[in-house]
Amino acid sequence: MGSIKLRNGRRRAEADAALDFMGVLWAVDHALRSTSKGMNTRLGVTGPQRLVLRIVGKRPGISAGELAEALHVHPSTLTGVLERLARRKLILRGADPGDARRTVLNLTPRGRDYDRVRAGTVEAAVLRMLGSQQRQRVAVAREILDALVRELHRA
Amino acid sequence: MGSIKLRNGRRRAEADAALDFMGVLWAVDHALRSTSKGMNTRLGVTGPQRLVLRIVGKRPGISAGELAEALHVHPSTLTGVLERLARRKLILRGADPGDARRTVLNLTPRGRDYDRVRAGTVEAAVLRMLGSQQRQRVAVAREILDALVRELHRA
DNA sequence: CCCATGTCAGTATCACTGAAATAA
DNA sequence: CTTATTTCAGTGGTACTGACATGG
Repeated sequence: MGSIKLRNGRRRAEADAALDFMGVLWAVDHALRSTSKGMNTRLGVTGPQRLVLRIVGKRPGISAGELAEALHVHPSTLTGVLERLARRKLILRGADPGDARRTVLNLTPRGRDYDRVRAGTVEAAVLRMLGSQQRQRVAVAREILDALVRELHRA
Repeated sequence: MGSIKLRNGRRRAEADAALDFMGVLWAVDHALRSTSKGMNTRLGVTGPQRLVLRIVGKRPGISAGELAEALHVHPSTLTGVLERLARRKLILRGADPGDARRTVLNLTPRGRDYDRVRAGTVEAAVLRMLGSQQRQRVAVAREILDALVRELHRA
């Protein structure tokens, strides 16, 4: 009896810890989304869009498929994102000379303006957070999040 | 000159660390969304919807506004979520006897079926992650994420 | 009359599935 | 002909702003 009670109590404590952690996760999710929306209003690009500009800035000529893989999204998802960026003349979509199926991506001069840290972006907030926290602690958080992603993918 | 070079090198290292951490954040975001989508297909509720069921299960009779606050979302966002849950007969929306402006929420018997851990949910993945990590490390991750949310809200 | 609560209308991004077009 | 790459069409969930109805 006592051991059953203990086990049940422990299980409930674990469940509470899980719900608690989920609350933090959704808080991060919402804060990211909210910041992204504000970025779109103030800067003209969302968080994911800006991350695309950052990656294309680091790897000019990257193909759409490679970019989709780097972002962990389906290629068809990227199509819409790229369309919005192209409409705002921030990226150029060209054909790969060696393989005409591929689309290669490059920043326009206007797009390069976004390829640096700017106030009000997710990146600016992350930089402030990094500046206020010990490196070792950030590394731990990173490992925990990596473990979570692995478990989410397993299911 | 030397110091300028050093400062620039350091700044770039910090920028790389920020982009690196952002990659993890978006990976978590995508994994959450992807799991949520899969839950909707297999279980009939999304991640946020199930979290609503969990919270209403813990606090029967909670008002829509209180719930919106707990979830960090705008009341108008919750309207749609609640509408989908009510359409599937998982929650009941009633009028508060003491204040007819308020909507009070309760689970239906079917809704209660979702108010426990189920395979394939975000919660199940979080539980597995928690089981494989030391408590202290999880606490550190939680603090780092809290700090990030604060910085995101500041901007 | 003024404030609070919640819903509604409209808009936008993201993300997928499945099919199609084009090229290797 | 088969495979790879990307786009297109359609669908659905989330989330906001701003307006509105209703009640305190």
